[in-house]
Amino acid sequence: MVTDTYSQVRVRFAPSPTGFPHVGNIRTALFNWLFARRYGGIFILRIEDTDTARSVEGAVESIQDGLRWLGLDWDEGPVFQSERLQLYRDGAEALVRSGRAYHCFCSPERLQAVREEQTRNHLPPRYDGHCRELSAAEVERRLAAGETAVVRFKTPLSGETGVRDLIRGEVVFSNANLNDYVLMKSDGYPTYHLANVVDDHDMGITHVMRADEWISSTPLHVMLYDSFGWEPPQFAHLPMILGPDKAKLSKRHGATTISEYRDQGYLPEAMVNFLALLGWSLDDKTDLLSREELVANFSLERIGKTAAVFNKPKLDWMNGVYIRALSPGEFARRALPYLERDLPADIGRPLNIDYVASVARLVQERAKKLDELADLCEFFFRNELSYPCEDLLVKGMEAALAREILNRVSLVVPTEQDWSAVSLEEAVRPLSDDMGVSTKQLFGTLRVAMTGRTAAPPLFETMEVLGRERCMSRLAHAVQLVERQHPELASGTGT
RNA sequence: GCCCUCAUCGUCUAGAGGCCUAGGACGCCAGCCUUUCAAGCUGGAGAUCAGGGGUUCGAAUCCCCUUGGGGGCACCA
Repeated sequence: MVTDTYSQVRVRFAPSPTGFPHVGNIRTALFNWLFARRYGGIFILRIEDTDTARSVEGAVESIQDGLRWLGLDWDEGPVFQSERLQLYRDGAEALVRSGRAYHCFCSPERLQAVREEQTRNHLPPRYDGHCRELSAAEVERRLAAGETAVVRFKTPLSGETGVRDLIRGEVVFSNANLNDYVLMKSDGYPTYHLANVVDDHDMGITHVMRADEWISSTPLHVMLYDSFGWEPPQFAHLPMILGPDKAKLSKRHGATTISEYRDQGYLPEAMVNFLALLGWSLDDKTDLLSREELVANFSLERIGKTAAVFNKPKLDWMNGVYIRALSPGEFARRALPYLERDLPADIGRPLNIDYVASVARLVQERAKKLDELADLCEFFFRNELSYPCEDLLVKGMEAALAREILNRVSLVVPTEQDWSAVSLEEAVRPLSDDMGVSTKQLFGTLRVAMTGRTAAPPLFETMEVLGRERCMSRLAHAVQLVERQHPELASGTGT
């Protein structure tokens, strides 16, 4: 049984609170979560807040909100690295003691100058090893004198470091191309590399699943595990998610922050399904998978290697599929907050949930996103409709005919007690033959009078929901509109 | 500039030597349904598998080169 090979699975999602999570981050979280759930493992949330300068207010909350929204529950955490500083300091110290790391006193200015020189000479920008061989005595003296220092990893000058990646296979880096990376910053905080490795080991992480952009720093991590004498976890570098221009996802691609998708009315289950398919696939024909099916089938073997462009039209389609699959009651429940938010302010609040439910039924299969709802059904909530008179004149009909249609309809329409879509249709449809008018024209004119638009939900069901009183007043209003626009009708030719 | 990496329809992808005259999905186009819009159904266009060399009886699938894309090269993660 597969479960046995992975019985100890412990994975983590480790974002840094330097901004709000975007779909790329969340996709990484999702894969980790799916992997944990698939093999009965533990999913941990760890906040990598070691950059005091770049940390953003509210970021931690928005990360948690995003995960909760999508139902990606974590078993441990959030663990904050800022609360574990001693652990990293001890680690750095141990490395210095064992000669795998050293103190560096170079000023930012000097480093800058070195880098510029290297760039000028078309050399890769790297630390030049200025402090690499300082004597222990000198280091001690300068430290005692209060000089600020960082701790750098003493990367071997020769040899190679191999990274075994579950998705990429073996990736080899030659040490000469690697840098003497900073492990501890002068402010006493660890860099990502140190904190990440120390924590992954300390927390017993078995699989590191992260975006592909990290692979080039993985040899350092491998060397760190080795220097500490620790067994490294398994690595799986996930293909990146790109914007439509095939560049790394960023703000300029528009909506990328996960909360924006919620605000626009994407369903979490659709989002999960869609994101899962960015870099992973089940087979050659399945693209609709429930959360349970995803969990049951997820596997590292079926993660691809190629970066994926975030393809919004497909997300929209998929969201529509999920919207239509909702029970009417559930749809109404989910639609309500969006209508409360998006309907014009002059429409009274709170909205009546029963009325919303009857309206929602009619627009459910017409929306791809919940934020389209207000526009789709605003006319259900208004008293006064406003639309151009010409819209009543379907297919170039005479104003007189439009007026006649409107008047005749108001005469045949059923009573309050009998007000239903079925009886409405029974009463109105015969008018088509009686008047020698096509149903297209008859219903078209009526539709505009009832909804103020040329495209709307089914006419009679709409009228049923609107109710007799509202329909009668809309008919009257439409007649008025025609007569006002066409004074020539005034001479009493009305029916 | 240096290092790593990827490469199948516009996009997401299936494909792990013969099942491929390359399959599915989105999008697009057409038709059907129909009182409009959707939804649904049916059909269609769309990839000489980046290009070039090999290996093999046989390659989208293996190897090499080229080209193109992406990522990385901070006291940021």
